Amino acid sequence: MTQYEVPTLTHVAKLAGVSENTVSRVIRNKGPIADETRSRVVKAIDTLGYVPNRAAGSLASSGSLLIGVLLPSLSNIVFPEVLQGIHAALATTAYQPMVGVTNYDANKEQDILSSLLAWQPAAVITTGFDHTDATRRMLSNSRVRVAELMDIDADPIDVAVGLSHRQAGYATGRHLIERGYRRFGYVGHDWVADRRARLRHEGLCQALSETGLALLAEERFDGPSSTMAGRDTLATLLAHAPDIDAVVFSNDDMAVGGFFHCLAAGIAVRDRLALFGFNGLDIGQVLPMPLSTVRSNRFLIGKTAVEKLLESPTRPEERVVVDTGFDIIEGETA
Amino acid sequence: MTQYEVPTLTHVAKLAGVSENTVSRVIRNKGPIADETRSRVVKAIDTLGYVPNRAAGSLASSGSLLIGVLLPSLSNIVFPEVLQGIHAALATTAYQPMVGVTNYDANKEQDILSSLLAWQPAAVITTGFDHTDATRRMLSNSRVRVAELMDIDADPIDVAVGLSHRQAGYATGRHLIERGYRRFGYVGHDWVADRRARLRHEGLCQALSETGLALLAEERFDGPSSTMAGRDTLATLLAHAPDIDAVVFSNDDMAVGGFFHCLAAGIAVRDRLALFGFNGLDIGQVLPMPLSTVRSNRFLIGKTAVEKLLESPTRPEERVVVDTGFDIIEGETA
DNA sequence: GCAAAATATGTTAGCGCTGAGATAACGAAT
DNA sequence: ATTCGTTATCTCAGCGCTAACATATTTTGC
Repeated sequence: MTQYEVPTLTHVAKLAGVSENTVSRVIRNKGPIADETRSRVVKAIDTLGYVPNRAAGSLASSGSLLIGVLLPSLSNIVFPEVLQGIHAALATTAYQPMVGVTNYDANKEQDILSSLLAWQPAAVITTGFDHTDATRRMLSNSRVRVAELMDIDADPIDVAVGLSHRQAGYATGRHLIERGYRRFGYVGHDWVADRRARLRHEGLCQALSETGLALLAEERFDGPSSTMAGRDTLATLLAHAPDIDAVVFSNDDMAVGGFFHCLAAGIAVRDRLALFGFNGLDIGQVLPMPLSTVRSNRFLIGKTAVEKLLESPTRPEERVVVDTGFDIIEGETA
Repeated sequence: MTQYEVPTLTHVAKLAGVSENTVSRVIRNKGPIADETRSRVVKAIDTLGYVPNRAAGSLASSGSLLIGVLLPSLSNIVFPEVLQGIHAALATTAYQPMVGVTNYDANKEQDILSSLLAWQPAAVITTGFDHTDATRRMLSNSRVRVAELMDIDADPIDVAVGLSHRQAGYATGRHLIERGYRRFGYVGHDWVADRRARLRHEGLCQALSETGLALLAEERFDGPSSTMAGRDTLATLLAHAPDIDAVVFSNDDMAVGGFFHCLAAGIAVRDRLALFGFNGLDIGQVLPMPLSTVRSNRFLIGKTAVEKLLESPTRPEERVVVDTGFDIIEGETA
């Protein structure tokens, strides 16, 4: 081996004076190996600084230790948190995640998926149920395990892990009604791309209508959710409907923005206007008044998905739905 | 091909009536191909739903279209933002990122790096200069390109992209001095793991001492930075040193927490106590008073790193340092 | 009209590893 | 002594693809 050649199994085998296959078995802890042989091989590996070539391994064994992960975005803190859960669950395994970002675009998801599948991953983790037909077909045809995250309000391809956003919206409505609020407004963001926000909205409306109530005003920002959008959109909403007593936001980012608007405009939060979010982000809980919201266990969703997927290398007969639930965080803003 | 067999180059070649190599050349757009042949091959690919096996490709060509990315954490929004920049720059290429999270642990970084190198990535992007000797050796021995992000206050292995944190700290000090503040406090987080926060602190102290000033009080939270930590730690600082007129925080998360403390405690921000952060996060800019801080272009850092790395497949003779700079954001809190 | 160049395609030998089966060495059971 | 089972190791084909080279086939220049 010259100085600049990368060592391979062959080099290790030669140095240890055994066959390549024996080295391979030592590395993978497979089959019986005499202690003496093992230590000789391990020493050779160390000496050469050998790192196995996984491309070769994956080719030979037709299967890799990769998990494909498709996330809609990284700018919404929610998804990095899911990713953290995924990483945490993978940390004790030999699997590696391979992350793609779709920007909420089903066609881009399809493209990235096909690049991911080219690596023969053991499983694919994706978000929600909005896939193109081609995506669905690719996932069905390849025999990889598939987890669809965040949402459980539809039938999964294989495993779904998340919470019922409709129920979360409903619970929000009930909570506010029980607290005595009656004149409701809604501040949202562009939900063409965000099915889950729409589901929460539906659940909310259902809770209201069951009590003979309805949203008196509604304002949706035409773009992704952000604190700034929440601040400005609440201002617009109040300009149109100054007499509402509670505002439900599409999520915490928007709600925190709403809180800042109230602060700047001198509106007494809760007493004059209740604010309610969704997600239970840290930032909402450190406001001078902790935000009333719904906790969606993002880390748990990521972690659970990995655990479910690794339970079995093949798809079970029955589709699996794991409800990671949600909790109302009472806070002080509603 | 039976129904459940995954199609390979061979299947495509047979169906199109050409050699495997021709199919391969069509896929990779390499070498001359007659239009008629190309369309026949493309049609066969579509018909079969063929997806190339990258493990095989990477093995045969000894080089993959992968970029290894090592980030210290995902809970600090800063790193997802860097990752966004990386993704953005990769979006127009055939490269895929493969992300590992080190939890600010150099040994974990070393482990993950060796798993990453097993995939023969074209390049590795990592954070900062704190690596183990073994990590450094692996990176030097493998001929992959290496980018070290965020920081440019040391000598890189190959490329460094980031900003001078010492200068940023210095600029912070100068700015506050020019604004007339004289009685300085500092609120930080655990910087054993955060070399860059320490460098900013050094720069700040230097600016102060050049003007015959010094930090009158300093309080460091023993843990990672967070809004809550910032709020509580500022409270502690002020209990010890009630007479300071400006506080520099280790970053925006901490500073936003500090702002909330002032809000709750009725302290007049800026007039009674100036607040200054670092990073220029969105959350700081939507506070009722926009946070005075330093913008660190995270997205640009990620994007630039990828661009630099893809300029050439081999390491240039000269180490490259790219300064993505920083700007003072004046804000209203200092 | 013919050599040289340009274009289009085929042939072949691996890349580094793993799986299946073969082989060897040795003790225990018949 | 022979058979059997166990343990430890080896041999070898081949995963799906690409690089290098070989082989047509066409075009171009003179």
